[in-house]
Amino acid sequence: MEEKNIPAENPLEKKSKNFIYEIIDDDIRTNKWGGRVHTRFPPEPNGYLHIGHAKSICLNFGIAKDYNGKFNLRFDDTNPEKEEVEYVESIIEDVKWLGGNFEGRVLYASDYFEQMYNWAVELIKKGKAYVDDSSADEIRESRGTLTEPGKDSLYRNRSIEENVNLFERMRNGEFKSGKKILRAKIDMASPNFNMRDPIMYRIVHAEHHSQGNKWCIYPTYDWAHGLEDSIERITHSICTLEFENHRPLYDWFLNELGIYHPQQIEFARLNLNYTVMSKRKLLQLVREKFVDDWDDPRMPTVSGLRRRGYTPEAIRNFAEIVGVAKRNAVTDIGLLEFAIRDDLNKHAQRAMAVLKPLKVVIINYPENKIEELDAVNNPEDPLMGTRKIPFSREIYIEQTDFMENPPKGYHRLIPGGEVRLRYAYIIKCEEVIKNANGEVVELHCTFDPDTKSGTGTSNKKVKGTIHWVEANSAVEVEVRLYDRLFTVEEPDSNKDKNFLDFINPNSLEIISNALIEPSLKDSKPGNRYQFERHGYFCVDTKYTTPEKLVFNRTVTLKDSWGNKAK
RNA sequence: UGCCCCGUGGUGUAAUUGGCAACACGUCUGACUCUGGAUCAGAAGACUUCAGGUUCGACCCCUGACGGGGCAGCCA
Repeated sequence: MEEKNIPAENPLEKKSKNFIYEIIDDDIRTNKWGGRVHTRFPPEPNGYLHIGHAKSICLNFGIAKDYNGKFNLRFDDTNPEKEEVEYVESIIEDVKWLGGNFEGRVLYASDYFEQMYNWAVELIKKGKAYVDDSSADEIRESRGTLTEPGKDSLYRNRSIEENVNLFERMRNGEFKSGKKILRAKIDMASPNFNMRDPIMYRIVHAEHHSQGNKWCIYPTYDWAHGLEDSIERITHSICTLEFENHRPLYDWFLNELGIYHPQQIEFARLNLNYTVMSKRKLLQLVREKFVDDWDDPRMPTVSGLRRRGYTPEAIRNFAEIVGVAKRNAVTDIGLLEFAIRDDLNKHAQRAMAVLKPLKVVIINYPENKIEELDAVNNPEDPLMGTRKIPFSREIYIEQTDFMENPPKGYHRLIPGGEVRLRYAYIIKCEEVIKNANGEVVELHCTFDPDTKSGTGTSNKKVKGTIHWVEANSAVEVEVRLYDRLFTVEEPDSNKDKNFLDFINPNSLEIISNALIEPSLKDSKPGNRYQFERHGYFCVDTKYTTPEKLVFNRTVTLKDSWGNKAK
């Protein structure tokens, strides 16, 4: 084995840098943050994480890792009406699973509420914020339109004393939800809507998942987010494109307060074809039972991908492959599939499984004989060793591996034809047994004893090799085959139709009587295998019972024949 | 209609900051193969949205057009 001597390099030098890395490089060059790099992932706990969040986690944690910096997990839990501990817990689990190392710093924006409140009072005292009694409708109307400036609120010029007093009473719960708000006093004529006296606090009498009933006023995203970043001494606050227009406001609050000021940087969120990515739509799929739950293997959620059999390594690699940029794009799901195949090809143990069994009797094989044949566990990795598989007179092969009237180019079993049984012998189809309906139900074959695998005694060449299981020892299992959840590339960008109209009715096929080789009978939930010639499968963590294993198909093998045969 | 952002092979990203467009996926050949997988060798595919300008030279800088996206929650 010959290996090129690759000179040791700084991994950062090698990697083609996205624009965010360029910015950070510059900051380090100019010593903007004293050489520090500190990123964060700030989810709102109002749903499960999906592959788009995974990209963000990989980006943020990846930066911290590459620059020897730090990475925080921080819940942006400023809206008690939508948030739940169930989501908090799942998010922590998912971030950990993906390898995001937050070093135990699970932080909550809600823990900063007192500090935020004090800063708000400071702004009021500076004459930069005021309490507004307008109704939601009035606020909306006075905000103006794309072309017209907004109008100043009637309450815009309240005295500082009155504002301080009212705000304190808001906090004390003297007013009903929605009756008063605190707004920043900026510019109702700004071409940027976000600067038209944005709302800082609203009154919400609701129980918060971690604060309970301590608060009845809650900060809005715009007001809170920069403060959270500032408190945590974040250097680079990375978010998605839709917050671009919010950056002037992010900067305004921090400047007015004169506190530590991180830099907000926006990048394009991940979009994948043949799926939907918004939390709202994913929630709808769950609530309306189009899928099992958030972790249904067809879901693009992190928990769904995990149950499907994806590895964190594959997802991280995928994030690397898709890159980071500012233009919104739709990534082909094929890139994700490549990432998991690439990983599992190297690491998954091979096994034989017959999904749709067809019985084969080898008529010239002794009745009660059982042989133990050697099979390689992973041709990509000799260290994974070998195993024994039983062989006898009766076996099952895949129904699709036999055809009476094959198309040209088909090189599996045909009447009178020969094929190799993987790790066993070459067999010849002598007789086709059919039932009353004319369906093939059994094959009678002969085997050639001189063609045993590994003996090197065979000079026979056959076009095809097929997999099989021995009839007596095979274990019956359930196999779940998944297809894309939607039938069109962009289910949520059709003007006339709802994304639910494009649900793929065949996204799940359950096979309850598949057969696997006996070596897998003690498989544990989460175990991953390649079923030879089929694809990668893992033992389901939800439906597997001591009595019956359930396998999820993670992804098929590439199939150049399937494309041609079509 | 106002403001902001973005336009590079089918897809996602690069281009030493102005020097004749690269990588990955996909596709197609061929080799090899006891997985129609993997691997190996190769190919096709982009006048960098368009039009001007600056320059010896523009994917890169300037101007304009066109196209796409975002913004009028007391959501994030």
